[in-house]
Amino acid sequence: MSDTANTRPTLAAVAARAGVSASTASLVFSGRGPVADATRARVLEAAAELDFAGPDPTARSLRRGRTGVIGVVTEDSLGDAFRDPINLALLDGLGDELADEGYGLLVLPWAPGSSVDLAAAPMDAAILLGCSADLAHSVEVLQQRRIPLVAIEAPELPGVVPIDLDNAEAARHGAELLRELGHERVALVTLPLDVDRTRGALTPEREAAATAFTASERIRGARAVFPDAGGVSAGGSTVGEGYAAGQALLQVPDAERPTAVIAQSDLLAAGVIRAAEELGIAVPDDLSVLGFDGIRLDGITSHALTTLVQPAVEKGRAAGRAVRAALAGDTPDAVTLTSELRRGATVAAPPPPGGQSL
Amino acid sequence: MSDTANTRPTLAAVAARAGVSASTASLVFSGRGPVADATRARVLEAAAELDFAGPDPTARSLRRGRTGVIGVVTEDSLGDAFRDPINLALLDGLGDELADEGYGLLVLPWAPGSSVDLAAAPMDAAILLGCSADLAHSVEVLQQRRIPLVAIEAPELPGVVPIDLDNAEAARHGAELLRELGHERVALVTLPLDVDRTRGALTPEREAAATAFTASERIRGARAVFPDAGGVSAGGSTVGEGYAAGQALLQVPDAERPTAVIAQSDLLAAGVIRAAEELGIAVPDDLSVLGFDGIRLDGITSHALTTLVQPAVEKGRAAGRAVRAALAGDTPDAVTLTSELRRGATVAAPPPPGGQSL
DNA sequence: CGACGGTGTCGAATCGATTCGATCGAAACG
DNA sequence: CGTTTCGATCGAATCGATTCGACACCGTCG
Repeated sequence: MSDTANTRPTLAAVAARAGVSASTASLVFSGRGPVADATRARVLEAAAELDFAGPDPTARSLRRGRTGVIGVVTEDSLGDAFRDPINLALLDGLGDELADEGYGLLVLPWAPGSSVDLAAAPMDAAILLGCSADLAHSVEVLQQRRIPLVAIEAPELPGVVPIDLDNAEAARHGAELLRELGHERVALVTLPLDVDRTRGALTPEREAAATAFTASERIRGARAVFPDAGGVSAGGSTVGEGYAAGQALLQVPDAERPTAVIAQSDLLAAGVIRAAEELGIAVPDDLSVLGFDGIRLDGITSHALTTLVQPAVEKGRAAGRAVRAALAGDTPDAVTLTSELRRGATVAAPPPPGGQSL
Repeated sequence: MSDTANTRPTLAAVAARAGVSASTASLVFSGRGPVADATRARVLEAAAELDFAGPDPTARSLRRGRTGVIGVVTEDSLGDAFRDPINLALLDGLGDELADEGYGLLVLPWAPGSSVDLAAAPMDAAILLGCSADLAHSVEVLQQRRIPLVAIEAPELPGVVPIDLDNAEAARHGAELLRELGHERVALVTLPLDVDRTRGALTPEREAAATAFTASERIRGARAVFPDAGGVSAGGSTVGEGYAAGQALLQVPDAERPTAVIAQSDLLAAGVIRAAEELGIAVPDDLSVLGFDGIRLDGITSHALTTLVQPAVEKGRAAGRAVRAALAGDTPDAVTLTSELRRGATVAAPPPPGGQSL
């Protein structure tokens, strides 16, 4: 065995061993051209003898101009990005449309100053996920690459296909339900306002400085109905954060306490409910809680949450389809998906003024 | 502008415009060789004028022999793989070691018959995650590629660097605690036994056919103490599955009901606890529940779970380090991490025989 | 029997960079 | 002033495939 040590065999080596030209060997592996059965067999046999795994992906990509990789750019850490059930559902949808077509998903946690180089990552297209206003930064370098860009719930940007949700409209719809029931003191529990994810009371300054698109839109929708609603921003979309927010909002004199909370995610809503229960505040009799997302809450809360159900899986599918269309040379349409109010059992009329529950 | 339509400019074009050779332009972008400041400026200016994003990743990869991409192969669907908090923690650890070094993570949901082609995905190394015995399949094709392979909690395979957890030992340790407290009727709630994830009672046949390594190891550890322990296998590591398993195990005549449940994950344990509470079975007085993982359960259960805490983030870091070492030409050592028993408040002595709780 | 169509194979060009060794001019040195 | 040295630049080879057009061969049809 004077064979080259443990280095990967090349297609050329296989071809040589099979006694054919490299072009023919290539035909065998790509299945594009007509190859005589005998020849094919000989090539495959040579490949097996050399333990050849198939053409080098990098070389193939260079020549073909396609890598088979779709980038998923997120501004969160790897773990955080997937800690949100909505993103997981989205991933499921993406998988339906992309992984099943043989595409791989390259996850790129990008933050200003991160060492991830969006210019150097091999990919055929990119999906911008959970992105904030800093998006513009990353979009610039990605656009230079002339690859299709799809953004999930992001501010409009030229050349980027938006996959949107009717965040403001849905939030307004939910808020209207509360107003119709008679609520007046309503508090918001929002998603993080920016990449810092600092938890804290909503102030005009903080809201103005917010870079998170989804949170801002949902605030906007709620304020269309309750212009003066205050609240707190959470540090993430988790039950724990909702619980903390709930405590902050509910541990106040009864007269000041909101009669309804509009949470910007179901997990936050579940946390608020838990906080309420611990404080002896009955849901929905003393406090109405409205969620957003429509995820399954098995085992997290036994309440049937009233919430705005968003088509999260479909969002992923739409993004996947948009990517595929763009890659096929078409110009994908912008998509706006709509959320639907689901009446659960956590929203009711406010308690009579001055009245005590029980 | 007779410039080429909208096609990506090449390094050669930039070089030509700057009046230098391609090699020099390359030096500018890679920063490897000495370049006069004036020249560098000229090249960068030319690049800006052409809206050049930097050297083509594919071509660079081909020449350099590195893609900057690490594959993460899982046998679950995209969403499912990340629905497990343990995997998320692992991802955090991986991110620490890899994303921070500029590597991207290419997620490849691979199942027999899937359209994802492990032979064609561009990557420098692969991490096998949550893999079963079907692993051998994927390992074969990956090994032909001569790339470093790291497997998380998988059966030993030649040429694959194992990052392991003391699953059996830890489970045994937990079981011993229960025995010391006097438990005799103990039931298991296991992770899925195979890729089918069918929920159902444990039978010798099903256990023998199990392909999931982690589940099998933890069963083995528990059986070392309670050789006859029965139980059910869950369809996933979720509260909902635990709840279902709990109902199956606890809705039986008191005399047959187990006094302790060994759950193979904290989420399963939380589900079991919820089922117990609904049935009026007090934890830990009537039923002890032992978990595994040591994840945060804020908002999922208010019990302080007694559990085996595994260093999940460290697992990811170890995997990341192993990959980096292998890529640097070293031979990474196998790693076995150890779990630690955390005494919470969900395990106690069994109720006196025949006794009724309050 | 010659033109034709189809199949199977091959050679050469190409994808877009990186890198090694050579070259050249200028500064430093004896 | 000749030589050495170093910094800057360039040419050419290379990475490993894919693809296009050319070509040879064979059977068929007119």
